[in-house]
Amino acid sequence: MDLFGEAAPPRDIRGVIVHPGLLDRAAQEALVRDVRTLVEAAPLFRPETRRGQKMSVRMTSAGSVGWVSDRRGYRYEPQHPAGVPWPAIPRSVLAIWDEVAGVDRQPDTCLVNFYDADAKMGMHQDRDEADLRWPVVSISLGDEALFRIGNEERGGRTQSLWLRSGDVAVLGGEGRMLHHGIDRIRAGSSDLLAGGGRLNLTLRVAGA
DNA sequence: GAGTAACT
DNA sequence: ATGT
Repeated sequence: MDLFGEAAPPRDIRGVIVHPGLLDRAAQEALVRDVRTLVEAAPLFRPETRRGQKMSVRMTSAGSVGWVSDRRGYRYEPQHPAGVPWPAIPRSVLAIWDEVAGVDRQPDTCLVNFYDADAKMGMHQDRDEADLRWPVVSISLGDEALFRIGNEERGGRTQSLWLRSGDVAVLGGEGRMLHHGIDRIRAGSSDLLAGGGRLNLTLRVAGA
C-alpha cells in the first residue's frame, strides 16, 4: 500500500508547507477507523472560550496531554474533561508525523477537531506549547475546508486555500507562529465520513 | 473574497 | 478573543 504517494508537489504558503493528497483513500479510511476508536474512549466535547462562549468545533485529544479551553483559559491537560486519561496517539497518525515533520522527536499530543457544516475556527496562533520551535502537523479528513493563513501579528494580509481530504499541512520554521483559522466547510464535498463534516488531526509537541 | 471594527 |  502506497501510504505516502504524493499527488502533487508540496506548496509553500508563507512558510506553511501543504502536501496535497499525501494520504490516499485507503490511508484516509484507516485513519478514520482509528479516530472512531479514539473517540469512543475520549468522547468529543464542545469547549468554551475564557468568556464562556461555546466554540463551534467539537474536539478531543490523544497522547500524554490534550488541549482544552474553558473559563480558566487554554492549556494542555493530562486528562479528558470527563476525568479519563487521553488514549494513545494511533500509530497510523504518528507515521504521518514521521513522514513530514522533519524532526527527531515524536509529538506528545494529537488534537482531534470535528467540524460540522457550520463550524468555523477564528484566526489564532498555536502558542500553548512549552517550546514553540517544534513544528505542528495538521491532517485533513472529510469535507473540504477554507483555510486562512495570516501573519505573526494579528491583522494584515492573509491568503486562503481549500484543504481537501488527505492533505497534510506542516506549520514549522517561518510558518510556525502564523495566525490561521478555518472560515468555511464545504458540506458534502467528501464521502469519507458517513455523516459528513471534517476531521482535523493536529499533532504537536506540547511539553518541554 | 478579504480586512476592519464593534460588540458580547 | 480558537467568540459573533
